[in-house]
Amino acid sequence: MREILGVMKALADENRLRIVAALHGRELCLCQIVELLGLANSTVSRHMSILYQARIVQSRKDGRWSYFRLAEQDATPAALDAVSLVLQSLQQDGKIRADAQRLKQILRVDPEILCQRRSESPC
Amino acid sequence: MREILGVMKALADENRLRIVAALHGRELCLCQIVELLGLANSTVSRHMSILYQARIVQSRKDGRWSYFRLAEQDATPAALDAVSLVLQSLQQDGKIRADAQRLKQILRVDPEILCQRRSESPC
DNA sequence: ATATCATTTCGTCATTTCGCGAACGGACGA
DNA sequence: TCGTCCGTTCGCGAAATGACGAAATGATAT
Repeated sequence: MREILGVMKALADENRLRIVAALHGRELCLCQIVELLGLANSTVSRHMSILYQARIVQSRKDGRWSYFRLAEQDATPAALDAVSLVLQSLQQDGKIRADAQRLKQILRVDPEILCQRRSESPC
Repeated sequence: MREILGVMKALADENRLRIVAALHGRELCLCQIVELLGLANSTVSRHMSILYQARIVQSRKDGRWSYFRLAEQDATPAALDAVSLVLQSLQQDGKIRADAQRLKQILRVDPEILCQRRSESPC
């Protein structure tokens, strides 16, 4: 019960669904997700923690950066099924499509520069 | 987005998961669910409304009684998949097993008597 | 060693959600 | 018609959730 409930709660938030969709087939660092969603980095960090505790994402640290990706071998079956269901449902969603476009732009920028730019010019 | 988000939110509550599990392969009236969960009928009615709006359950009125069952032809694919995922995950859950046992007792009682008993003796 | 940078944690606030009882509405039966 | 009954809706208080900024943490570079 606790397991499936945690998974469902983790996926019962619009911003976390956007994060899951953005991580589909990709690995992103926190500042990239922050840039995509336009939320405070503390907020995004909290979202990632919730997704992590539900075994939906894995994290990896490289120096100062934390990279996140969808869990695969480490995920529970419930989490895997829920994620693929979500991904399928969001395939044609407008907001998710817009995120994908915007993500292309973000990925063109070196993360190093991306993070610094954030503190300089709060677009 | 709205659709899948509604489904996930509807299933991100322990009592609603218990309701979904109880409705597996069965049709129940509100007072039976009230008896099973031990919550106020207004609260259960609210839960059913949330599940209904997410297209997870269907409802049917027969006289004074409202009967609920898991949606099938009327459900969206996302809702169907989510429900089967939840049912599978809860198959071996202790609390759900206990509910199933208790439900057997409840189903032995005529609903007519069950509802009346509620107002007489608040166990 | 110190400064800087990306991330996490903490404290706080606004909003949402969940629970209940009371009031309301529709349906049955006397 | 009137009372009773099941269910829904409304209004409220308590608890959970999501957002932010500030402070703390951990790692890198000067």
